[in-house]
Amino acid sequence: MITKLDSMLLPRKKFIYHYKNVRWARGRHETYLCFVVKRRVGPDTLTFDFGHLRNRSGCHVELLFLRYLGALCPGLWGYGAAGEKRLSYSVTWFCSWSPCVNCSIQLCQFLNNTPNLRLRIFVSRLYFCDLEDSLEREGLRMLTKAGVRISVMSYKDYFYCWQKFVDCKKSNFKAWEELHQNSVRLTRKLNRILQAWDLEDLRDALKLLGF
DNA sequence: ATTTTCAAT
Ligand SMILES: [Zn+2]
Repeated sequence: MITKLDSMLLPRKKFIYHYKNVRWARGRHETYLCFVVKRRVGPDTLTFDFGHLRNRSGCHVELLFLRYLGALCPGLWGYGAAGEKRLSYSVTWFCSWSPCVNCSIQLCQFLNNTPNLRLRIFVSRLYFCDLEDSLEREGLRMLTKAGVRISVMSYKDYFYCWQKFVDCKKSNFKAWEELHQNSVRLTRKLNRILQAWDLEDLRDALKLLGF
């Protein structure tokens, strides 16, 4: 089990402030990304590194992560001149916001060129996804088509992040009011964006049809 | 609250 120095971990208050899945997350002006990098060797995965990043000077945190990725994943681009023998990695990230359309496009391009990298995304809140025809919604669909699984964080994900990325001083994660309701609401919204049938939607549809 | 959203000073 890899562990980090306390200084490398997120302070508790900071984690709660930025990851709280409230409907109106005003005035934060920052986005955090907690990541786990695993090496894939056949059917097995080995945790290779983990940590967190924050957006810097006009650069969204997702693109900052892509810049770091070469250093995080030795051999991702292969060893020899022809770039053969690429090593396989899986990355899971937990971001306080879902990606904007620009980041989604760049991520899709990156993943297209890097089939030996698998990406799994959890988000706390949906970024600019209110309008039916928002580009951000389209970006999330593009990512899904590129093979990225995107989910809204639920209690178990906050619980995991708390013990993995936060300087929690052995304290247990304590859910805020509305964590569950907000997570369910956002999950339904994401499901609708990704055009998946949601159980509640199905119930509504059946009721409408008189069943 | 008809609230905001990876700042701009
Ligand atoms: Zn972005």
